[in-house]
Amino acid sequence: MSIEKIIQNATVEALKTLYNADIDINQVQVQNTRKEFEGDVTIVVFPFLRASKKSPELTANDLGSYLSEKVDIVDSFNVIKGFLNLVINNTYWLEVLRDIYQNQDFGTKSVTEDSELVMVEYSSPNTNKPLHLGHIRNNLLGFSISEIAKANGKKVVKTNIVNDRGIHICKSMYAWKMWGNGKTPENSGMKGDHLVGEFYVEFDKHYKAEIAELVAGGMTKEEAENQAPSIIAAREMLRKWEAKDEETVELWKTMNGWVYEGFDVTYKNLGVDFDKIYYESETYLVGRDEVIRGLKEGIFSQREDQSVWADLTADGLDQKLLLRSDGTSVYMTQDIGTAKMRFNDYSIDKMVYVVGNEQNYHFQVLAILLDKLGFEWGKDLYHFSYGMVELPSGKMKSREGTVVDADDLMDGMTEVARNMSKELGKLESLSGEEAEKTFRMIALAALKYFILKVDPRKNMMFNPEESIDFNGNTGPFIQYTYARIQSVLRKATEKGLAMDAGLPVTELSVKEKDLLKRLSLFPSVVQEAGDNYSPAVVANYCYELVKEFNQFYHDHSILGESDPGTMNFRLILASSVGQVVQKGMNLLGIEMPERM
RNA sequence: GCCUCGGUAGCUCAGUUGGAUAGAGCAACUGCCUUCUAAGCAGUAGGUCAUGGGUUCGAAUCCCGUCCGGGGUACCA
Repeated sequence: MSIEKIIQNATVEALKTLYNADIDINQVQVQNTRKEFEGDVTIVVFPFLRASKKSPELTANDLGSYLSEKVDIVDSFNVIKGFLNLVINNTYWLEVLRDIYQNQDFGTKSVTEDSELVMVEYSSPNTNKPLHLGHIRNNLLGFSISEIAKANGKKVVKTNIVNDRGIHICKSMYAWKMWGNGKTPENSGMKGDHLVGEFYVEFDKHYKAEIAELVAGGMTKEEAENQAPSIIAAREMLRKWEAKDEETVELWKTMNGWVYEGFDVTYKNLGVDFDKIYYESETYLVGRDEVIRGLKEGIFSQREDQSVWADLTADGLDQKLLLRSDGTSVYMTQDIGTAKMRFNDYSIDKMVYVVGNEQNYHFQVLAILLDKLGFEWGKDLYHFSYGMVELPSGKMKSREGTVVDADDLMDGMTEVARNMSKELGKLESLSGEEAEKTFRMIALAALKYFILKVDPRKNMMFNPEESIDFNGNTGPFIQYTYARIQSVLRKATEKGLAMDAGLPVTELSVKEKDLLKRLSLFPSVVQEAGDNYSPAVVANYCYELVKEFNQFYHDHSILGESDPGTMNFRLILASSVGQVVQKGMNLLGIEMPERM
């Protein structure tokens, strides 16, 4: 039982005995005592004044006396204004440490047969351009909330829905056909996704020029946008693709193949993976069938031009298009089909979509549509809506080349990590290969931590010049602390020191106790992160934990300690911090180096 | 217009179901390596929590108004 629960229960009992009052357990606010006061946990007594009919001070004294007498982990208490500070005895804290040290699963729940199955959709790229910083946030969040869900005892299926069809792909295809001169990843040495993305930009360049020319010739902008030769050709390609024209399908397969090879490299470097991948080229027809079924059943309606619509005015929303007048499907149609296939494939208890907040409306509508179509899970879908990544120059736009490319960013940060390591004279004992692996690990930690430490719901600013930091509240700082701990533990092993989990009760210094208290919070952090879908909670906890450790490390010698019992305690404390930090950072997809 | 999310130190961000004197990092300045890794530790300085009201023992947090900003409101995704 957590300390909070112990104190809450005892307080409810105390109020009953002292004042014959029935107080709900949730009324008992137990918080960590602020550093400037003596004590470990604090009870706010204001909510009990009605029951006690006494001043805050007297009420707190009554309660404090009762608790220190009846609850064996409570040693003493003090009262400041309406706050009752309780001092918890060392026996309890050492018991906690013993548990952390010995229990490999400390803080996490294991998955069982009847665990809830959560499917997490994330990444969801288009196959016409490489991944950029915005996708990185998506991928990191998706991966991390999946890991956090697992730590909370859920079965997790990570899934990716690849948008591999549509007009945007045809634009790249058409541009390659026209101006590609047979360029391939092999003959150009270019990464496949970057190559295809180049032609997407190329298309836009020609398209814009054509529009300008047509407008100069007297056309309105709208007319020009619809009649430019490039766009007409791209549309024709899409039509051919849907008609399964052999040559078009062949080109589509080839170019998508290049993109997938490129994506695989990026995903691997980023350290994310998927259990099941869906392709929109396979799901959109399922969606179309569902919409047609809905039309037959009178859930949707058809207009004179043959387009199909859902009327959501009763739900306070608008009319929503589901099939175009030419019978082709839209984004919403595909998502209906994808959802249906997923629920056929798995017995999903919870469906989570990791998609940017620009699509809040889309998912609100999707939930209602799935519900109307009779899928009982529809309205329970969870849209994990995260904020945009902004640059100092504003929004990122692929077509205009104002994006921070994912591969470039990772490479660039690795370069910075390498230079900094060399400057500091670190890792000189490692082989080139091992050192290179560590540079990459550090760079990725910097990037991932920077992104995951902020509240996912909020927009965030990324300044390529300034955001690459390795000191202070950063991933590398946490890694550094971990490496320090491992270094101490290695030296302890070399000296033949065995760690004894017996832990006889000793005096604890302020720093030792603060660190131990922080460690004990890990399980509630994991749970809170799971409940709120927030990797940021874990990130901030890890930072506070290692910050606390560094203070302890600075003030106390571990291996230089003369008292064997104290040294043993400190070794176990350090080792436990290492374990918890590693576990926490792994929930963020961040690896810990043994040396750095 | 309507819907929606946000505004905390010069910058980037924390701040639990309302609790004590609002916290970190970066940037600036100052100390600490003969000692387990100085990618560290300690200190100085930096705030009208956008703004005006309200609710109460208590508001950055809850409610209403105003200002500013993001996103959405497509036969784009």
